[in-house]
Amino acid sequence: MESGQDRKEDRRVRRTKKLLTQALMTLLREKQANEITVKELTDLADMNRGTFYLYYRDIYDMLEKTEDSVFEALDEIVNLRGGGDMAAQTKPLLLDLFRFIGDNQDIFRLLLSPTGDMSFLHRLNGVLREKCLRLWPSLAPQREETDFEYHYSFAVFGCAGLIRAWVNRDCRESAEIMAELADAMIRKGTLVGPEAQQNKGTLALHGN
Amino acid sequence: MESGQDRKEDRRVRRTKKLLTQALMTLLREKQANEITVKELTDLADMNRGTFYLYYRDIYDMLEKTEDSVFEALDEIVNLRGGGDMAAQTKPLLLDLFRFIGDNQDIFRLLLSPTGDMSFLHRLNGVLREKCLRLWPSLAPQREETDFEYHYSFAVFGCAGLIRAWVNRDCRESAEIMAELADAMIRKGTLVGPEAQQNKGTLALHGN
DNA sequence: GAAATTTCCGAACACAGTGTTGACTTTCTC
DNA sequence: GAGAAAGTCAACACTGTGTTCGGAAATTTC
Repeated sequence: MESGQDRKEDRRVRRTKKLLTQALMTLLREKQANEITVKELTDLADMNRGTFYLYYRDIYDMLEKTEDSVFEALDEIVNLRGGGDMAAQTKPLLLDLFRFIGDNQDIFRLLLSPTGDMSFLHRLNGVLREKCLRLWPSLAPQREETDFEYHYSFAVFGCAGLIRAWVNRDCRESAEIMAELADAMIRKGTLVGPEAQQNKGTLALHGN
Repeated sequence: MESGQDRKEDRRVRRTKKLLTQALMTLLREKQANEITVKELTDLADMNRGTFYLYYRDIYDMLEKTEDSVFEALDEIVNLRGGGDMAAQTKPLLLDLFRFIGDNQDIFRLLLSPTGDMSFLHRLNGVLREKCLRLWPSLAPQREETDFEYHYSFAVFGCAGLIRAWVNRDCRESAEIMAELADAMIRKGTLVGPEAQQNKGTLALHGN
């Protein structure tokens, strides 16, 4: 988060952007993005309407730029961990991710809500894609490529669903538990508990 | 699909709604819903602008009503199969679902695209939720309720991701294969192949 | 197939929000 | 403190909205 690039922005600019962002978040809790007008946004932020256009083209442009800052931070987290073998990398990465999400749960709750943004999901997909491409083949090298696409899509969207459920419960569980849970479901399926779980039950089922 | 309820709608009404729907689908391929105006929609459908307001409040209302027809059909599919034991129900249900999605891939491709509709995902979630509530506890009865919420969210969103990947590849694989794949990933995790898969690989990994 | 009904059209309306401008005042940086 | 940058205020033309007519055209009903 934070306005990633220029820390030496004019104080007024920082103030203006901050007020606008706060106002946007407030409005997004009440209504969808398409119902929000520049006028009511600047009214709420108590500033001149023209000031908005100094930094954003329209409401959607602003929303996108706000998402940008999320992805800058996400990129850092994902690409930070370079060393270690692949299998050992997955869980720490998941832990970092869930910690970050917990710290920014407001934004994630908004963007994953029914009035949220589908392109956000797709950007999330994109960020994790490259990482998974490096991580997974070593775990299941026999996999064909198109097959990989499906498994990967299932896992990433599944994590998005998990994150959504988590922030909708105000992140009551710890990031550690969630990382464990995600890891377990990716590896052993959604019918398996977070840990200390013998593979009973599942064995009796797959009837082919 | 089809205008589910009244088959005895005036022919002109059917024609108008159909033209509007076609125009909407065309425009959604080019741009997001928020960029579409009633004016350009009716221009494209070559009809009077006022006619639009006879049936829809605005673009979003129209999109919602279009989704309604999808969910009517989905509801039928999901609630049709009542008999049989739970474990045996899952796979036939998945097969029905994937067949239906394949037959209506255009709509699914649009609604799951980056410019798609997050509320669509949430409605999908809602439809499958009740079903899973009945299906899963018998498979893993030891599960706590909040735990169930997480597993369920992961699975449904995962399936959405799978569907998205499938329709983006123009449904090249058969519905049967996809149903198998979904079933396998729900039960055995995303690292496992569609079938005839021994549980190798995964065993060496979960290091706790 | 004529009459009654319903739908659609074309045009007009007031209205709200957009995006941009220019002169000004305030605030910040160096 | 001087100069630069940012924000204010009022005004502008413009686009699209949502609703309203009377009349034309299509459809259903008898």
